[in-house]
Amino acid sequence: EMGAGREMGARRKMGGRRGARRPGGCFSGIPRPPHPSELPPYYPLSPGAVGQIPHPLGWLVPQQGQPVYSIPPGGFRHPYPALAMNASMSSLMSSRFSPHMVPPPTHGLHPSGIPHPTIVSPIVKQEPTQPSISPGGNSKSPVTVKKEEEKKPHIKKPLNAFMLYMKEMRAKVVAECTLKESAAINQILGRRWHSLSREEQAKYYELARKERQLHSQLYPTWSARDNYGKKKKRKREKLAQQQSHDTESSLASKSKKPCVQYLPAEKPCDSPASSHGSMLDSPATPSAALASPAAPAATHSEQAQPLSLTTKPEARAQLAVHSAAFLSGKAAAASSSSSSSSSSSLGSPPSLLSRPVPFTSVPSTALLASPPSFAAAVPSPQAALAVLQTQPLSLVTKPAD
DNA sequence: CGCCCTTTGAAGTGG
DNA sequence: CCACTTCAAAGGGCG
Repeated sequence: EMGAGREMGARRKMGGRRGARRPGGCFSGIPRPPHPSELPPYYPLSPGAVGQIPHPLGWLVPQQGQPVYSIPPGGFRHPYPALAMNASMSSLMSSRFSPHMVPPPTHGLHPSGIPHPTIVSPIVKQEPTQPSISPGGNSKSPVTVKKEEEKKPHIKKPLNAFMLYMKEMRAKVVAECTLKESAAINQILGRRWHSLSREEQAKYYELARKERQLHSQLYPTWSARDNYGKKKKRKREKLAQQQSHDTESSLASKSKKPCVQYLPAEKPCDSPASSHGSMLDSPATPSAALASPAAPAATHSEQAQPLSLTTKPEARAQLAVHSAAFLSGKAAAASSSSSSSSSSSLGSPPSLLSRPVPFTSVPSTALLASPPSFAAAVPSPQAALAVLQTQPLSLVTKPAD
């Protein structure tokens, strides 16, 4: 029914302030942060800035006129090649990278001609200072608009935390099991994601935030809306169903996302999204979430979800096994070496810094509302064990050969 | 050949 | 504000 974003009133002008909403309460009012000066404190975006994360933003390190494309096993692509040449970016990084590392401005196209992951088009992205920012508003003639649209490269959405995580971990997961179907792999990744510690997730949230920042600097005028209707997704029917289902639950809890109150053992893995409301928004502080081992929601995600998806039986089996195996590892780590993350967190309450801050600069108020409930962070060994008990390891995973 | 599936998160629109 | 939708990646499956 009408599909909210589909037509979108043929690119309406955001009806005034529509869509100006920023979840994180960062740049309210403007679609994209126009001036770097308004951005929250810069992040070096250095490869090491995020700890162990190897590459996600490896492109930031240009070398001899060429960005370094740190390509992970799975093939990690360079997000913003052109970026390295951007003046604003260089200012962004200058404090961190020696001059010689910053290649001379090449005006867009990367010398190597490496395709831009976020730009799917032969045409290289235009400078942020593109015509669209024409003074006096955008009173472009239809023709102009059309023309622009024609040549306008497809700038992709910046990856969110989970997407970044997937990119990094996919290859590993694929290697660990015989599964290949992305749908199945993604399920595993989804559960793994939930099993990550707060700190672990935080890395990706921060990374994602940087990506967004970067993206907004590179493409100040870009809007996610630009990509609407380019993918022809029409699972609306299905979504409608799921949503109606959700609605039922939410009706009970009044607009709160259905909390994870499913049976420990079985739960038709049908409402992945529900994992959100796990903590309601009570935790308020990450430390609180941490401090309360109770955080039941924390464990649900990795539990023995039957995976009653459309996934094939074999796939499901593997998924289950894989999860169990993974959890067993987690459990083992937790019990034996008392996982550094959780122990350290518990021992010394993580400062807000370690918090997964999913959004950009976050005022104190936003902290309380922080969506990505990290309740689901600290996995409980018990849960893992439970899984193990429920699903004995019949390891389908590949031999480590 | 091209959409579907599947995941989470961000961001868009409409009410 | 809330609800809902789309799109990011990815790659086998499938019509």
